[in-house]
Amino acid sequence: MTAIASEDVLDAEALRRAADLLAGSPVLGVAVVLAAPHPDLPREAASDPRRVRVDLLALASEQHTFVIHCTCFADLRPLAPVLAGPHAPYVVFPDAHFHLTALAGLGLQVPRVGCTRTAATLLAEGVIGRHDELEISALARRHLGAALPGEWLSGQVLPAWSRLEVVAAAAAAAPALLRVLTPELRARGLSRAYELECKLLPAVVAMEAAGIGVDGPHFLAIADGWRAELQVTEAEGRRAQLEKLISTYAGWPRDFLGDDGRMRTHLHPLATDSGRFACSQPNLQQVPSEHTAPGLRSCFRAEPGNVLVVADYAQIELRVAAHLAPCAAMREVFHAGRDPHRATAATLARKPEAEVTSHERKLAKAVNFGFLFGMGARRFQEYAEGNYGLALDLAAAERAREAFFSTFPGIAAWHRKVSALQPRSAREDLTVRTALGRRKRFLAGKFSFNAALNIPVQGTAAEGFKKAMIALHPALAELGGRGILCVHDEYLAEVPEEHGEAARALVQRIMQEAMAEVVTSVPILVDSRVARHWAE
DNA sequence: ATGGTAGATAGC
DNA sequence: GAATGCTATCTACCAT
Repeated sequence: MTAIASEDVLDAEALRRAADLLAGSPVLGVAVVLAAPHPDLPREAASDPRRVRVDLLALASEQHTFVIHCTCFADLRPLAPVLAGPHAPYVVFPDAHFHLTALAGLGLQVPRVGCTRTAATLLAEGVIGRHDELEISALARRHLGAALPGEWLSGQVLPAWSRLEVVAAAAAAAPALLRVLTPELRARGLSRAYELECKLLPAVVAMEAAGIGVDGPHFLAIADGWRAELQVTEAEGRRAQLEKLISTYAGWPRDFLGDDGRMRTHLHPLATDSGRFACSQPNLQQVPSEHTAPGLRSCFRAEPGNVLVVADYAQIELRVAAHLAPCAAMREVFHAGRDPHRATAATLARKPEAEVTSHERKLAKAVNFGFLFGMGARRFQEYAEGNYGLALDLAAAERAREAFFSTFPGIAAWHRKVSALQPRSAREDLTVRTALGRRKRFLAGKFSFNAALNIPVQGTAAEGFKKAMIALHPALAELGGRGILCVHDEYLAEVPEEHGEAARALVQRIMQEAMAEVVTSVPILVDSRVARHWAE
């Protein structure tokens, strides 16, 4: 493993040295980090050299082929003359992600060397979780030269590729890469999860490209309302909340609203340990709720002539947990169409489910969500207070915990089983898996009981959801519609007004069926509605 | 000034 | 024996 000096300015000479290092050597990757403005670089880069990090990644050293990552340019054309040296071909990926510590994790003692996600290794990593992404990235890297379509290696710097085009190209390359990698993925039990991610990419590309319609003036008016309220508010708690809203959200229309009145985000299907999506710039998965910022979600709306379909899974984590644990009692609740919160409340209050009051049910809801993933009584007190406005003493919290576990003994057994892994975890690595085999590895001494409970459940739910997204992509297109956002267990589509009801039924059915393929022992329910705005 | 991290808080 | 988890983004703070 070799690295070029990290503070080099990217110029023809630096590229030449990189090529020499790569040629016929066991070098896997070379990073060039620009630390000083370069006269040939665009002004936006020169003004912020920190952001100009260009990575070179050897794909197949014998072919002198490498991939260049660049994080900061919306338009890559100004870079073309810099990159068009004698050592082409290059492929340019704007807006790649960096793992500056990744090679260090391999024992490479070179500061500031980056190991990047190429558009294709993007497909591979994450399937197994970030802790061991390098193993699978190296696999993809080894096969990448053979798997990429020929035009990628044409010797041309691809001009001004948008991030979307890059991901789209990765999606196009996915089948070939999948074929090559399948035997090794299968040996690791990862082929189903990997195949899912490959199939998902086109739907993600379309969703990012679509964006979501936003009423900019209304959004800004609401933000002005926050500022006005901050002026006259004394209460420290409310002030802090308003400051958070202003600093995080007020600039969204300016920063992210396109000329066409649509806001586009970056979705990252492979960026989390669990398999859920990450989302950034802006993070549309954390738009404040109606409770926190009334009216804000109403700014997210359908175009004239269209409607939104908004659908979300009902109690998905409880259902997945009932399936995975397994917990017969909880499965029975769902099979009978009963309410799991009412069931817990009945145990807690020692009365029939039919006589449970709304306050008792509210407490039980906190109990079910809180204790499912290993929360303790102490923490539950804060949780119930903070999220549900329920004040209870430690003894009451303990009673609630016992009521939960006696209502769902299968969940208690599941916790005991995972807890039993603890002694081994001090000296050996442990792995937990989702339904499709995606894995999360805990290195020796780094085991987390709670994460070992949570990640397979979260991840399995994410897999069912991703299956639904794959199926919905072509199905909605037949109605002239499209998916526009996904928020963990919630899906937003935009369809022509005349197909609103048909699309609602379609989305609900496909989401239910897709999740049922993964979660086979518990009925799956999706709530859905047709609306002009995101908010209810 | 730049860079890294901790804690709080937005979402699920 | 006890233990929610997964994120992104902002502010504050400390080290260089």
